Amino acid sequence: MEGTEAVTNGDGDGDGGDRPWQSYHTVYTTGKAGMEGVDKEKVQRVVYEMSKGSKYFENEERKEAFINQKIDNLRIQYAKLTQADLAHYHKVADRRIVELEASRDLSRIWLHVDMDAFYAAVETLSNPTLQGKPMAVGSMSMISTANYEARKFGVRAAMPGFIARKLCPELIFVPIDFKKYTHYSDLTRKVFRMYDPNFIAGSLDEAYLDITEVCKERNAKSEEIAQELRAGVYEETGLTCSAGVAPNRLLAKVCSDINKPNGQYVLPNDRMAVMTFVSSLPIRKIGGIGKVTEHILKEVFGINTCEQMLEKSSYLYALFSQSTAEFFCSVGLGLGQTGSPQVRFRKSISNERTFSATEDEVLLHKKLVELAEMLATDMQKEGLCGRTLTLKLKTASFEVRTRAVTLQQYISSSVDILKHAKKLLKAELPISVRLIGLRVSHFNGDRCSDPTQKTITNFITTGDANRNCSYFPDVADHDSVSDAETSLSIDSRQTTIQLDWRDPFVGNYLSDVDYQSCVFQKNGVEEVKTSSNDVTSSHQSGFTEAPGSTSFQGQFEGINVNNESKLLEDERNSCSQETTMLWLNDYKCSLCGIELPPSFVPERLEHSDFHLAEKLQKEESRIHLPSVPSRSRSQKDGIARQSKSKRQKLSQKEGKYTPIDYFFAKKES
DNA sequence: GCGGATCAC
DNA sequence: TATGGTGATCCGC
Repeated sequence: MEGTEAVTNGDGDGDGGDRPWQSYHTVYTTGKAGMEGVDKEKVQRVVYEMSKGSKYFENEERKEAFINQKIDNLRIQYAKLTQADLAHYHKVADRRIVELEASRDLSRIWLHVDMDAFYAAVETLSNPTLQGKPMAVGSMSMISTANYEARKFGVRAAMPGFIARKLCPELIFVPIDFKKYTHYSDLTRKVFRMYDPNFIAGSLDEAYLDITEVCKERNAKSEEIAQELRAGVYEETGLTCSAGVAPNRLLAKVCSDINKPNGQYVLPNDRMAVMTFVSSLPIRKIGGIGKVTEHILKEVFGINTCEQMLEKSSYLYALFSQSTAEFFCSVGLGLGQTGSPQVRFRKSISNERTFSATEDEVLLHKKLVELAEMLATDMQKEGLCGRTLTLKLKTASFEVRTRAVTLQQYISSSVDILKHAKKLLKAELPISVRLIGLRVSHFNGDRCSDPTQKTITNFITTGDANRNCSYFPDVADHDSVSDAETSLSIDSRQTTIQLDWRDPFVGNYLSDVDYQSCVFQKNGVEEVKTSSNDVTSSHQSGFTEAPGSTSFQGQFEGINVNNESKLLEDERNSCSQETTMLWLNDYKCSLCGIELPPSFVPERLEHSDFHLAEKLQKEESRIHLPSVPSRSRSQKDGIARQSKSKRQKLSQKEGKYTPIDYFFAKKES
């Protein structure tokens, strides 16, 4: 392959020999709990055989070559260091190590809890026949968690299912079900709260607890508290967990892994104990040191254990940034965070989807529309507005690209997201991609919407932000729709039919932005998933627990409102959530059940317009809009008329699909 | 501010 | 047949 000629780095892995699989560095054989008796050589061989020749594999090879290049460069720099250089960095490093040592805090006792094979354990709980059988939660593409029976075969998280099945033909696959895991996670957190009300949730299945106070109050050893907590978790959930106790979070995490599953390990708050512990600890066990960092530190500096970080500290300061070198040294000293962190807010929100690679622009556009809508919905749920939009693409050859814009104003609506996402994507065309993602960051310090605070616009148009018109039966709040709906803020842009659907990226036609689905409003109704395998993995990370996050006051001042239509749109964003007419399983209309395959793009477009027209007609016949400014009222009437005529066309065809040539002929506009 | 990369779960 | 999704951070421009 061009540019990837073997970069011999002398790590003894010899590429071309009779064991080619040894040079394929996967993450699957690094010692994880439950993998002790595994024949790593065999796993490595199977993974290699299954991957060899694939696009994914080729990309991994490119990445590996790139890292080896980097290693070679570092080695050259290393060799070039003069005595004077080294003397200098020796001083720098030593001084810093003394400072770090002085900052050591042995006053706190931290406990890290980690549920054992969490998803798999939950699934076994709800289906006991899985007990004792090798099982994995996930799909043929990706495994999230494997139970311990499966791990004996080398099956593990992040491994694609089809490889896992090769390793273990008996393997049972269970689809992922976040709702279930969230439920059990909540149960565990109830227990955690009793030991530290301010515990830090790392994810659904792990948490950090500062048990200093509990130990003091109850005059108990940390070991006893850990034991009791684990018993409590088991009692509450029927699930086992492991715990690690140490003077800081970094070490506590390492410790929880030591006697996994269903075990615990206590590292006492004693400097010597910590130093001894760290002296033989492989660096890969440290959170933040992954496959690549481990590789570099080993190949360039000969570092394998945390202790060696200190021995090589001068070189680390010479070749890495100060903050990186400092992190490495603190690891060598066994230091870690001991304070309870301040409340942290999320810094970005994103979504991405993988699909079979395509360069079909209509299809790509459709994906973009779906992502923009999902993202806008998520943002509105949290009242977020951001001004940086990032498009992520993964090409058919697994190369990842990101393209970003930072805007003058904050955005949150799907229309705005889509508008800018389209520009970013268009600049990359033509391209064959297998993944598209969107991310919004650079948030407005304030929440964009706060139902309790009336902005000018939602006051004018709705009178009451909590009473949105609802198309779907509102199961959550019966009071809200008892009388005539008070808002009918369907943006004209959302109803526009895109005429030249074969090139969705050429720009905007009748209006600002073309749009493929009609968007209705609802309030308090659980969203409908767009497809069966759609995992809205509402990652329960630390900040979701953050106290005070709900008390954040929304302010309108920060949002740049420049014209009337923007005003309308802000109103729509700030007072309600959106619901789209969805294609269930990407196939079936969520409103009438009619089936239309994804490839029928124009037909679908027409179909969603049909439903919009239907809705508008219904509402027109029974709603009188109070206190709506005349401008927006007339706009809405205009749309209604337009959509109604469309609906008549459709009804002439008795609601059947329109023949495809109709869409070609329709170009007259 | 952007884009690539790494990392964790 | 087939290698995920979300969020954070760091580095070098």
